[in-house]
Amino acid sequence: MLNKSFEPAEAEPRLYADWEGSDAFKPSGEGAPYTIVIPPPNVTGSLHMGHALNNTLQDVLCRYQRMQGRSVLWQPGMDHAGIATQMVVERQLAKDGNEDRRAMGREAFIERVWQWKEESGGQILNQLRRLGASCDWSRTRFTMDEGLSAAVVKVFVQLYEEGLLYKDKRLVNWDPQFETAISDLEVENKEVDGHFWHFKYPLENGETYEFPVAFDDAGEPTEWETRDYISIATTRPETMLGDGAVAVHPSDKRYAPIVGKKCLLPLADRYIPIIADEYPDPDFGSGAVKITGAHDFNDYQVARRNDIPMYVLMDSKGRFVDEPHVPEAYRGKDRFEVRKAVVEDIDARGLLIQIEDKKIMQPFGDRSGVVIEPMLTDQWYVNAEELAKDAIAKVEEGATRFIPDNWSKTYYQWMRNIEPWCVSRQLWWGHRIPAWYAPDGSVYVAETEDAACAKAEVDHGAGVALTRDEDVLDTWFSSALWPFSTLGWPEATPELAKHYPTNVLVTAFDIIFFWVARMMMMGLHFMKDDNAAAVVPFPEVYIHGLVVDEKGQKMSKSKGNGVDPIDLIEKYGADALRFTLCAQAGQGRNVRVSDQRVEGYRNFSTKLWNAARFAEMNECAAPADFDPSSAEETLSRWILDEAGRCAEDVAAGVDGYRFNDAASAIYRFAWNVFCDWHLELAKPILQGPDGPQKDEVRAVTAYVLDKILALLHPFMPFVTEELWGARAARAEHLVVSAWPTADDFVSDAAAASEINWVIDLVTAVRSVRAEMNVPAGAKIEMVAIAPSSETQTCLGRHKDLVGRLARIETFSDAAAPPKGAVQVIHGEAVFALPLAGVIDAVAEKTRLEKETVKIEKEMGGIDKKLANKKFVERAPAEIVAEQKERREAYSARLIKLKAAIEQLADL
RNA sequence: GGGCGCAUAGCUCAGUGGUAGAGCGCUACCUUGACAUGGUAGAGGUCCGUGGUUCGAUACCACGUGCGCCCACCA
Repeated sequence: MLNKSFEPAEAEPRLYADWEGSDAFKPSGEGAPYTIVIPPPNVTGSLHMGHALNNTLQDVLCRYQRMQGRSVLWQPGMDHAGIATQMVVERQLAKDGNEDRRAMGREAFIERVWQWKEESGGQILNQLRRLGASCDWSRTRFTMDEGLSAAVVKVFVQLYEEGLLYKDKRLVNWDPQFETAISDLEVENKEVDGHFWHFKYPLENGETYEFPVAFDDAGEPTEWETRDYISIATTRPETMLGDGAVAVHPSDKRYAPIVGKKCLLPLADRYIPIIADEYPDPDFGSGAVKITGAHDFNDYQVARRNDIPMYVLMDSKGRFVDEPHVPEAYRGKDRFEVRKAVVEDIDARGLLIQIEDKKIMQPFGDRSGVVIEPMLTDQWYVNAEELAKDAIAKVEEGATRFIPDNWSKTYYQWMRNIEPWCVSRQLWWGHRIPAWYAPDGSVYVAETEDAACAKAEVDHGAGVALTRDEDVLDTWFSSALWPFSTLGWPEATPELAKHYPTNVLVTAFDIIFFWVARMMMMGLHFMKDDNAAAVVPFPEVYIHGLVVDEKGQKMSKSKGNGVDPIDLIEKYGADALRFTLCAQAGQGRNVRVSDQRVEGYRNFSTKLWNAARFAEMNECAAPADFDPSSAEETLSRWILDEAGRCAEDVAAGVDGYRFNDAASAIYRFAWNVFCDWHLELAKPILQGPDGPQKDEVRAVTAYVLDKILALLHPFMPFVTEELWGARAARAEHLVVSAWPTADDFVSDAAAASEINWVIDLVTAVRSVRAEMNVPAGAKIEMVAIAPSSETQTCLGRHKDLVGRLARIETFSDAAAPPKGAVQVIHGEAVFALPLAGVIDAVAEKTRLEKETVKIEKEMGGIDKKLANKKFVERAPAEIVAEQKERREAYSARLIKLKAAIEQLADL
């Protein structure tokens, strides 16, 4: 006996343990493999709504494919998340009053991180279980695992040997808080209120030139002033100390007289050249740009092509260095302190022209939140431009397809303008770069120290002492290998052979660049088929939206509007949360989460539960070998027909990644067709005398309910599994049972139209009753007016149903409607409801006239069309015919309406 | 500066070259033997604007307006 309601808190852990215990999530059987690799959550992470959406969708796909008989592997795992994890552990050390990582030393610190990982890392995997994720947990991988680390080393070495990975000294985005380089993608450019400081750089030897200050309409100068300086402007005054030149555009006549001369770099008291370069925009600012090669990406380019010296101003923490080119007063000070001091000192020398308020785009580290400083350092780079070629081509060819397709444009745009990928990080937690240096600085890249040694000895003789590169790799370097490293590569494992390439990647658009693009590059470069052709890691990439709050605002920690999925699971159950996410996962749309919505879908699962209780108390059970095509009752054939269409819609939705369509198809069928109509229509039979008719309806009801459980299972795995198990003794869990196919249903248009006739009649009568304020409980009489033989037959067969659902006490026939009766026009049939004494003639007349007006308006529109020669000539014949049919139907109804109104006049 | 997306009922969103839909909310009625986490009925829409294509446009195209997002080195 089913309980009064479903208790997710009790049932979910039990059901999940059952699934795992029965190895339901392991790939099995002879079916074609179906593989998804999970976007590995950070080991430091906890489940947020984005994860909930992402993993629910993957789970829907996996459960659906598993039921289709595929050998499904949903490969789980976690990312070591270099910066994030190091930060967490460092904070913890500080909090506990321990010595910091530098004091501890590298080895002890890393050991500490591992310890942290074992104790508190990866709680997100348990949270994914609570969500119902059907990952094969026995295969859980971690990017710092031995196997995955081996893959990283192999890839690094091979890319190096192929010349696709190299060490270079160039400007890099430097995070002064974490004291590491980061890649372009880890920089967030934000608009902030800043200033534009205009300085004078005096010309050498007191030289002067005539600078135009007023122009006529033709743009010719009309007024000049004599200047002994060049005016520059900057948003970062402190960097002036590193200026190597001032540049102007070669076409800029204003500065032509002084190009090639020198000006004084104030404060630094150096003379720097005034050069001509294409870079400055004469129309912006003063048209003259200070060139700080070591601290600005544009200036770096200018400095390089003009051979301008670059002065490194800051250390790894953003403090000014103790070097001769930095005036003593600024040494050791923080960059923002220096900024303030520089402005004051320039002003004190009378060289500050003005300070403008200005919105500026400023780069911030995405993890640290501090202002990023361009720094000139040695780093390792991947030649992404080269690797991107094939990755672009494969998408162009359609070997990998984005869904929705417009994301391919985003992908192309980035890939076609890709910059070298800085992969080294000055951190300790991560894959240490497999490069060793000889005392003279020459570098040896190899998979092991021994191999590096062997190489070095060729150049340096035996016994050369090597030191290993201190740096680790970008976290995304190992993530890029995820689709094949998790399957065992570089070993030739059976899993790799079976499950690579994967079938689809499911992710949000915010990591297309970070992850999708890089997996494409690495996958194509390292994974080849038997003919040595590159294999894409996934033929499809489904990009879903972001989860936003009920107001459409992006959920974020800083806004504090985040909703914890675990809270919702505890409040409403995992099924309700999952269904909410699926029902809103329309392509190209964000998903809004609100309690109200989740509550609504919790109600849906309750509804289903109660339908099952109803089935149970009516002893509905389907024989194991039940053959739907053997069903004879019209009601049976109708619901089997409806169920078949629902099954098609759900499958089409999931196949097409239209999760919202799939969810609404099953929702509508289960609630609005099965519960609202089938169960109601079945009641008279189920509660009537025993016999073959009742047996069949019981069997069909149970059978269709089971199909609903199956169709709903990918979306609401828990409640469906619970009901599946509770309703009958079964050989297997629902999670591994078969997905319903067309053969499981019948297609019967005649049955469909007959039952729909009944449904429409009941609805029409109810509507009239409500409008006429007939008390809901009142039983009334219904008179069929001159019924056709079809009407007689149909009504005759379903009198019980109509009587029960429309509350009709007695049925009769008459040639003409009795006086004072309300008329229900239903297709070609007219029914009268004699409500004498109850009827409000005026209200009834109003009701009928309202519809008359509506129909006349519709007919007017159709007539206009049909009178249009062009329409009749050019519109497709079936459209014209359709319009004529509609007109006839309206016309017939109108006649009946008018007759009914006429009849009221007698009252 | 480039690129992408969105605009349909009070709200959140489906949708289709010919007849406008759902959920929630709202209104009225209903404790009917599965379910009040429910049932029945109902109100509610210039489908952003303008122009074009078409016999016909909410849908296709162009422009405009408004909103959102991503990328980008204007010092």
